[in-house]
Amino acid sequence: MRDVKPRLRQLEALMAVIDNGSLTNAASELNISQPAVTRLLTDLGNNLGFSLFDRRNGRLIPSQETRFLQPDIRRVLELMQQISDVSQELTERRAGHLRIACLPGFATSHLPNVVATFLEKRPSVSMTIEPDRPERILEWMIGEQYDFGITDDFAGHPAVESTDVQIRTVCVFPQNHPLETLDVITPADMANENIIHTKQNSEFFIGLAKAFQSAHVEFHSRVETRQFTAACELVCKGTGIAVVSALDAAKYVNQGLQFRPFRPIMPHQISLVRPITKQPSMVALEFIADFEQSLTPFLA
Amino acid sequence: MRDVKPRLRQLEALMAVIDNGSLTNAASELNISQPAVTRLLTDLGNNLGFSLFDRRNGRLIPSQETRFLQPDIRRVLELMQQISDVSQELTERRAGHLRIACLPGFATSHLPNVVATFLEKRPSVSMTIEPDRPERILEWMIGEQYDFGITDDFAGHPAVESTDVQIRTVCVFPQNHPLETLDVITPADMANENIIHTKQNSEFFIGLAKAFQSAHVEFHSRVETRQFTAACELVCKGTGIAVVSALDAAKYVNQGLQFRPFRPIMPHQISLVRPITKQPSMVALEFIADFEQSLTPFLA
DNA sequence: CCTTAATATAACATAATGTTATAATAAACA
DNA sequence: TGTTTATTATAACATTATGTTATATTAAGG
Repeated sequence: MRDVKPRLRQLEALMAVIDNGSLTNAASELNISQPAVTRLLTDLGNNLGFSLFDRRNGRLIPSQETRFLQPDIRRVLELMQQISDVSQELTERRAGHLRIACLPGFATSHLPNVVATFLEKRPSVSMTIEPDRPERILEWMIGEQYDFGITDDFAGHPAVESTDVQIRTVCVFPQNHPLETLDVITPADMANENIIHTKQNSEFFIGLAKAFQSAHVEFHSRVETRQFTAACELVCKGTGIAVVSALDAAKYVNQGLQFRPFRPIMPHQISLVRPITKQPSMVALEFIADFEQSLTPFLA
Repeated sequence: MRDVKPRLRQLEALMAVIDNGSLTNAASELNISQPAVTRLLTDLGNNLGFSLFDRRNGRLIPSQETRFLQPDIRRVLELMQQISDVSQELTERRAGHLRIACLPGFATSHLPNVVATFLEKRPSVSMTIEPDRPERILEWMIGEQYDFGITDDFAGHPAVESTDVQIRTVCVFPQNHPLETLDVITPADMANENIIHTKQNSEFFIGLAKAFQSAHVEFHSRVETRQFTAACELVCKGTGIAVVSALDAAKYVNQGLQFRPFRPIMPHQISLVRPITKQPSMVALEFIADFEQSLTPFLA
């Protein structure tokens, strides 16, 4: 076939002669015989249509045309090496891009620590993190727009693969609160408190309300909010007390918030989701495994 | 040989599949058979160590690893095409870089017009123009640091190839000067004028002085300067009159300077020089030819 | 169930790259 | 000035990469 474009091996040979000063040295550098280098360069010169070298004292000196092309040729060879290097990194899950959708609370609580740790040892990995409502997260999974999702109240979907995780919850209250004296908090202990809680149609709230009802304790609703992190903020400000997931509570301990185990055990179920029809990248699989592992200390 | 780097043809095949949506279409695009594309990609996948494609409905969808590499691969293919294109331009003398050394006067008189015209039709050609003294220009030629030199008072050198050009000279004087009434100016006409002239050890000055001596006319030296352009500036300012090369005079006509032919004919010899030991680029040869041609209207 | 589309495999052909042997050219050295 | 060394070029052959035709396999569409 007649193709006017030079071949990579030819450019490698050319650069080797430029860098090493002679055909003989270039051959040594490339681990091929000297006539092979001569052949490659003869073919290349004929292909390009100009003399690659001048002849000086029986040796080859790069022509000015060759020097003019040199930066581009070097760039090509560097890019090829980079493709090779990045491929190796991809195989070793040290390169790639992940797109993660999560509940807003996760973007500012547990997830950043896991991401930072993961990226620390993987300079060639990058991520997009998009917080949004569970409805939107589901849309993105179905539309294959994200590699991984962290959501709750997920009832399942044929196009979405999910892993449910039961996160331990705790009762949170402001520092120097009388509840500090208790080792475990029950609905009875919360009888005279203002309660900050999640949306009343959420699975978690329904369970919590039942726990109070079973204990014959009045539930004093003060603030309804979607995110555990918002609840924690309000608790810090003395608006009331709340039952939230342990990994949200952990973030606020140094901000004037205290917590104790809550009884009955009320796990908050989150779902780790992935589009069934989208083949995950190797690095995505590794991150998802790491993320699941990171939840271990918070399991119910 | 075991080489982990991918081959160019393989990357071309990969990009063709990404761009065209199927192996079958890629084969058509590359003008090869479909099994050839399959072979290239199978080899590439084995080489890189990860799956290039996912399989969806019996068709191939680029994997996320492939998508991650895509910008680099595209860049390599673009660069290869660019090398091919630039090579073509080099062959057609439409690309390259020239380094020109010239007498200071040339950098602001005749040369810029020639350069501008030359570059107008050659967007991929670039130049370095360095004005300096004849001694330095000679050094640069001997040291092969410049492709081309425009100098004078060049007595020859074994390492320097030169072409001598006799440039017509003219007598220049300010506008509204009595000499305006003459068609030709002789030393006799300049008897009562202040003369601005070149260095007294220059060939040109020696010749001019002899012309005055032969005519038995006193030479009123007022200013000695190296450059014809500086002489022209002084003439414009009424400091005196001068005999200078026609191509310098031409530049000052619109600045209040007038000129007339001088007799006896006193050509100013310039030398177009080039390092003998440095092979000129194709574009350099073309420029030198153009430059010589551009002097035709100014030949003695 | 048949047809069409797309991909994979096998066997063979061609082109590109590589080897060994040796010739040609030029510089260095005695 | 002749010999030795260094460097490049050429020839003949070998290996690898790429390409072909023929055909099998898989999946979707009608």
